[in-house]
Amino acid sequence: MILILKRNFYSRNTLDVAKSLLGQVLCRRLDDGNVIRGIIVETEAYMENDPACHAYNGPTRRSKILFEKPGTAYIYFTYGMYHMLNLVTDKKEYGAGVLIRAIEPLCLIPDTNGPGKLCRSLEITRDLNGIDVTTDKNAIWVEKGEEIPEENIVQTTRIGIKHGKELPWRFYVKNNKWVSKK
DNA sequence: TAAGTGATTAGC
DNA sequence: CTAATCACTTAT
Repeated sequence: MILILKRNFYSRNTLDVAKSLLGQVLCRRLDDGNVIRGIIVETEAYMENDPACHAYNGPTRRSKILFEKPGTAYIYFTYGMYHMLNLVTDKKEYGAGVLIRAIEPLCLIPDTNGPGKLCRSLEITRDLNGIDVTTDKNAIWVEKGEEIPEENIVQTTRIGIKHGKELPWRFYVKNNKWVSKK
């Protein structure tokens, strides 16, 4: 019995969502119809009162998606080369989301141990920005996976940001080889 | 440790 | 309009 995570999963505090996304299964239906899956093993939380968050200074043309209803995909392009996949959390009109940083592939897909590589492998681009991830009718959704035991979850500081370095809002699965390298 | 790459944003 | 920045990756 496959269960798709519904909106109530995302309609919670962003830190809770970031933590409980570990172990869940990210699914992507490619244009050719094939579905690829991977277990989420690394996440980071970003919220409105956080200087590292795109929503920090209120909605802009790019960040307005973060203020959408929870369970929406926020995908942006950065460094001229890479896309980043986030899932919008909390509540509508509050700008927050979770960055999916790494997955453990459940099929033959390479290079998913980093947010940019993950989007490249899963062919995730800005075309998918703003889609609803609570239904498998769309190109991205998340299925219920196996729960990660509390003792296998590591909480630490986020990677690659200038502000908010001290905030321990990154979560990953201990000893998982697909977690990104610092 | 530095370069590559181009959209986005704040500030004129 | 322009310049600075950037939730990254790869190769030195």
